[in-house]
Amino acid sequence: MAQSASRQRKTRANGVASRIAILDAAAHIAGERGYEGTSINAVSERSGLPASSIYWHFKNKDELIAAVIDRSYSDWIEALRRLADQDTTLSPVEMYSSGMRQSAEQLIQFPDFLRLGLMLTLERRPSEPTARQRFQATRVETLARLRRYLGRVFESLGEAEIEQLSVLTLAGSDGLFIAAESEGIDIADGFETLARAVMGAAVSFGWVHPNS
Amino acid sequence: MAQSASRQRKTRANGVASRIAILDAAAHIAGERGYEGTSINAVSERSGLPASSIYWHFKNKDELIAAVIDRSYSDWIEALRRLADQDTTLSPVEMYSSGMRQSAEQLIQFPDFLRLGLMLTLERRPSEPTARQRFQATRVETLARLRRYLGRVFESLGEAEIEQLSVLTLAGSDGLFIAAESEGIDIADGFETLARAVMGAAVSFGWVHPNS
DNA sequence: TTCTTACTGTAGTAATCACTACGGTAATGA
DNA sequence: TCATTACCGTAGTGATTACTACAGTAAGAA
Repeated sequence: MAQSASRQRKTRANGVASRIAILDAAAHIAGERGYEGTSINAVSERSGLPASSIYWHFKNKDELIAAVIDRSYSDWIEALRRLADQDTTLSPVEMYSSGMRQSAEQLIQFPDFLRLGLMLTLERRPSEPTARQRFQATRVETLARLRRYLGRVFESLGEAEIEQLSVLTLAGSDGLFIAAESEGIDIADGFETLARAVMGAAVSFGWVHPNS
Repeated sequence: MAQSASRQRKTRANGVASRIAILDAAAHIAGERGYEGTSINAVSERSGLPASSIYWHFKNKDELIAAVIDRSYSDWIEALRRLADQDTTLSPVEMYSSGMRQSAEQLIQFPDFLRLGLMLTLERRPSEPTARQRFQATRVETLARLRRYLGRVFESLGEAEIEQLSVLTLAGSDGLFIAAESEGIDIADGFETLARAVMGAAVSFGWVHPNS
């Protein structure tokens, strides 16, 4: 039919640009309206390309949204990595605070990814979209990342406590994002309190803060 | 046209039952598929009533979903109130812990309300649905409720700190709900850690735990 | 030049969407 | 008994949905 992206042949410049334009349009619309709310027609109009082009680049709507998730996540990870490379001289606790602050800023700048992801997570449709599975995969990875991170910060704690703190950090981050979207709270303040709360929980788990 | 629910006349028994059946069906479907995903046809099939009946009871889809939010919220509040009436002999801190546990149980038993509400919150459509505004109103009320509650538990803290803790509690609750839906974490454990974390943050704000 | 591949444009498909026009029916108040 | 009201059933409306068939065009390979 119309598959096989690029075999040996050199890619056409126009084609690559079109693919990006389609993904940009789809990411923006899906980030605002969710899976069902993203119509091919709307993506077509926003990208300036006909529906047939969208279906040439992507098998169907399901794979289009999945591709949006994939690209957004890799962009996200790369941005975080760039930020992390900057400060290597910090102590674990300082790293934790600055890491939280950076995540908050990241969320403010690119809200579409998490918004779409959370919408996909909440929806329960009979045939689960590929995009939802992809986002779930990014969550598992993020949680693993957090466990490693918190394991280094709260060295004396056991695995179960680290797990609890990781889950709470991710949950708090999601919740604060939603609060910022709806109640318009200051997300930077929220993340600061979250960091303080997680540290407080760690202390009550038996962790001793290095500065005391 | 077809408005004016009940003027002076006695309500017809069948009509009341139908209205409930429609709301039940709509609540279930909207709780799983969101605003766009809830089709009148699906509500019609699930409730066993034709579309014309739905449009007799509700002006349009927008008001139907709004009515779903209204009813779910009042059910929610009533259930919470019934629980709160049971234990009046507890200390504020005990009340807080037990309140958190009860909220967690409430979320497990009736997940449709919060799931729909969060989906509505995240969505950004050109013409904001009435249901979204209604849910936002419940959020404002919940936050006020939390402020009063935490103000009593952490008596020595100032308004700004209480505000931060309230926002964090709500955000943590939302986030844990999402985590339970997607990663399948134990929500009771999560709420216990959340309570511990909020108390930890309160301590770091200068609050002194009564049991120490 | 000619053939192949990569992509775009036009014009459709059947299905589903929210919503309505309207007649039928049964219970109620007078 | 009779008109009124409350609600249900049938059968549609035009718009929008995801998706496709297919011809056209332009670039690179031979």
